[in-house]
Amino acid sequence: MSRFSPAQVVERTGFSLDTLRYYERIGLLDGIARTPGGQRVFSDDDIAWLGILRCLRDTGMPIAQMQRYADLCRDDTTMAERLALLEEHDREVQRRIDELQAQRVHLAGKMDYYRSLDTRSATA
Amino acid sequence: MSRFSPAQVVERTGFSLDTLRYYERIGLLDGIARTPGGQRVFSDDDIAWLGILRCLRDTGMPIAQMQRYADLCRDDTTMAERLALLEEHDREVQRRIDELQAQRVHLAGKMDYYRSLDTRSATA
DNA sequence: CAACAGCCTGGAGTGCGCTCCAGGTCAAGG
DNA sequence: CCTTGACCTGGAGCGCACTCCAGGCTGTTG
Repeated sequence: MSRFSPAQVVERTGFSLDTLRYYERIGLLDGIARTPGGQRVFSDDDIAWLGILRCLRDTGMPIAQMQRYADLCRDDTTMAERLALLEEHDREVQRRIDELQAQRVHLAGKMDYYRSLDTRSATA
Repeated sequence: MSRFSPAQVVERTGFSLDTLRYYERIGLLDGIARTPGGQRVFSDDDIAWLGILRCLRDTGMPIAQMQRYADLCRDDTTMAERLALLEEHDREVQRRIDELQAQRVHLAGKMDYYRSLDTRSATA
């Protein structure tokens, strides 16, 4: 059970210190320990939770939904709801991937067009 | 060479009227025809260009980069630069897809965990 | 030719997710 | 001890990409 200073957490999670404070303020982080003087001390569990937040954030989950998930995680009778939330989010991510891939096809067409012009001028 | 009213363009492109006006204001749209009274009239070419903007926007290109691309498209000696811009963007999109797919693996692990708990309670 | 939906402009406002700031406190090294 | 860099709080500010608004003109329809 290691303990981490704010600076160490910044380094490990990639979140800025301001973002960590912001997340605590809005309830995404909760029960973060403090030194007698009031400075934050993060545990392994906190780091792990931040990893989950990063995964959700990086897959485009809005803050409001992360708050909903965080709330569910404070009540241990909500496993089914947490699963449902993650499943819905996962479908959302898959839709996003599909859309990006579909649009890449259009990009490829456009690029081919420019390459065909390039070839002409290069061989002229 | 059809001509479209703003409302028709909204329907065909999915951009809101305000967004179309905004895009014109910031130079993403340019040379849009007007009636004698000053109302916009869109051509097939305009619709096609809006399709390109939608593709770029939906793949996450920032407005500033779309402006750069729009500028390049006003100068017909910039094919190589346009291609380079699109290629860089395409790599960006591919990176985004890769990241989403990597994070989906984590999501899947988390969901499996919740499902394993669910099974226990369902069979109890 | 009157009505009325649609469109115009410039500019202000919105929502999201941070990010920065002022003014102070804390804690580890010398 | 004393310094000094890390950290604290509450609150304001920012960048992005729109979105909305007031007040007024347009143009098709009956």
